[in-house]
Amino acid sequence: MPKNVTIKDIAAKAGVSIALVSFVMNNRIEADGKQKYRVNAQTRQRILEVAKALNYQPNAAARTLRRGRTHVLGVILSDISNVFYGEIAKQIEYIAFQHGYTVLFGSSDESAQKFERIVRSFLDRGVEGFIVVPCEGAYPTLEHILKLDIPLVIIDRKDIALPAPKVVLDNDEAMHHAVSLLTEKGLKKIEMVSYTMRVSSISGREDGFTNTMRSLGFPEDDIRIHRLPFTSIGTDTDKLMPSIMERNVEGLVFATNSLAIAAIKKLSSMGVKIQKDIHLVGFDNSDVYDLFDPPIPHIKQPIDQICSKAFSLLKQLIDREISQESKLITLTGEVVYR
Amino acid sequence: MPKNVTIKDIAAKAGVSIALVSFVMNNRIEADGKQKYRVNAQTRQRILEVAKALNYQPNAAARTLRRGRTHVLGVILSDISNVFYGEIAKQIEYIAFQHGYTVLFGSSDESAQKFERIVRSFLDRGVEGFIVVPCEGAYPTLEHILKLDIPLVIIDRKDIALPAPKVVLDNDEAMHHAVSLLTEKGLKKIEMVSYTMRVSSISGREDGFTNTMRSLGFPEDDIRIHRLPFTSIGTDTDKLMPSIMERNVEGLVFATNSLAIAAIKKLSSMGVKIQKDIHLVGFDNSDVYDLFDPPIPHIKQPIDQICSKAFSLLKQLIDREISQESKLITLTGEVVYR
DNA sequence: CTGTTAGCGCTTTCAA
DNA sequence: TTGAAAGCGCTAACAG
Repeated sequence: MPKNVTIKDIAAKAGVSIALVSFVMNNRIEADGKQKYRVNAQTRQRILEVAKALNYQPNAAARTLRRGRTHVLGVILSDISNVFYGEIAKQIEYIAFQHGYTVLFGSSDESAQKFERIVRSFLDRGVEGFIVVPCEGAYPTLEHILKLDIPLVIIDRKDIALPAPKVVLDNDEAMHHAVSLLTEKGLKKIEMVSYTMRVSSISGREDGFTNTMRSLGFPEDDIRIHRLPFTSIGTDTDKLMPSIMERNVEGLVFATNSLAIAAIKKLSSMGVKIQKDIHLVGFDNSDVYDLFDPPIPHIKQPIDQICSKAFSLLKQLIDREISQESKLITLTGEVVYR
Repeated sequence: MPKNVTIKDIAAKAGVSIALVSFVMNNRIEADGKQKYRVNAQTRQRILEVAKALNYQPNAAARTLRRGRTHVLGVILSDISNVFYGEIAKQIEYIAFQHGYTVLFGSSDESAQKFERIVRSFLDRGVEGFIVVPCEGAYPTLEHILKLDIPLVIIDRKDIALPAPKVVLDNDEAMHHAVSLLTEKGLKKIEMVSYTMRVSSISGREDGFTNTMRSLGFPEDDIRIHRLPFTSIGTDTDKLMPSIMERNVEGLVFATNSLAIAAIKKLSSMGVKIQKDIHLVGFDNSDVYDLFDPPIPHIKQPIDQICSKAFSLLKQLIDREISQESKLITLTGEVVYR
């Protein structure tokens, strides 16, 4: 059991003080191009060699304790197993790594209780900042984070009235595109499938739908939105789709990919010819969109931008370059029809 | 900027020594039901109250430094954005959390270089053990982990000849089921789509296919496996599927869900009637399987068992209850036809 | 039952 | 250019 080598071991073997070893290991270059610590080139060389020979691995805990910085970030998403959030996770991890941060991930699965549990455990781990997709009921927990003076950036949703930057999609415009895709085909009977969940991404898309329909002159009674509970969309779409077909709905837009997938499964099993008997527009990507002719178009969110913007805001917050205040960054989606 | 409260603050406010605070905060119950430290009930009560009032949060770094244990695990999968590995990640996280461990995740994307990069960064973070899906070329990195005397459990693949427990699927039996599903329908011309990648999960499934076909009396020349590179399955299936249909192949089994999805997309776009013109059997789950009539059956791996077994092995390794040695745990898959 | 104290490995100030 | 030493917050051995 070869106990871990420390700077002490290196110092002993190189015949120098531990301070010097530390200086060499932290030989950071300042902004002005000068090194922070000046060490004799040969001494440095020797220390570096010994460190490599001993396979030195700095102790993160000790450094953290001393510096008071963990370089750990917490990211809480709605559901990691959804490709959209999976992509977000991957991107954030990638960017964070390049900046020397480790990321802890959590899935709230839209449960406020789970959300709180995750925050608590991340706090235990000393995360320096959070990037979160707040679920319903997350307000008190987020307030707590802010009270602890821990940097917080919100993504995907903007309904939390707290002094935190929010990076969101222009859902209004996105739904305008989605609906237009159908009206341009000359479709008259267009409806929307959404969640009962009251979070801004969802209600924003609903508003976008309503606004667009109105501006296109659809009478108020023809603007219909079907809202299903997050936890039971399978059984609910199974009930909803037959009635949709009976009423001869011609076009359907969805608030999320999960809703679209559930609906597509049911419609297929009913023998409906998708993109013929009824035209669909999805939200976010999914493999199933490509199985139809023509493929089901969808609204693609600018994941790269969301992640890079969210990270840079969080980093600035951590570095105290900006202060924790409400600020809305709205990004634009894009229609994808293959 | 209210600096973090420490046991010192609590001790001061409660009028006791820091040691006592520490005892109370660590009031662990021993196996024999007795508490490790006996503290006056009232004192304990008071300390607990002060701690709560001050909103005390133990400093993980200090504890780690002192105890020499991080309670952090590293999990490296092939590709987190694949639902199968996404499920694995979720499960392991869940189990680990219940045992007081934090999990760091990484995606190798089947690149040995990336795999090594992740291991290095996890090592920096002081992970106490690894659960990994080794990609091609991961051998030296895993050897390194073992040389560092860090517990390692391998899942999904068993080709690494290293003293580590391996939790894998009985691929032979799984493919036997898959092929039987097609032969029982009376199909005669059955082929397999696989990866060029030489990892045991893949080659095990190929062997299972070959063995089954042989035992069913298929002549050697009719046992065909098409191998595509991991990084270009989209374009490759686009080329492969037309030739498959031209040769009137009746049944196709896949080594993974990604391969199945790619093939299904292409076949659909070709206007092929899936489950009619050609019958498919997938591996692992996907939303797209359900869009056909009948739904495409698939081999479902026992994700719960894989994760709980892998975790408990790792925990025993960490606790030195077992020693690091080669051991193969083979679990059984299940056929799903909805 | 409670307090004192010596570090865990590292960074950083201060002095040499 | 180098070294000595304090101390980050916590645990645990030891003494009382």
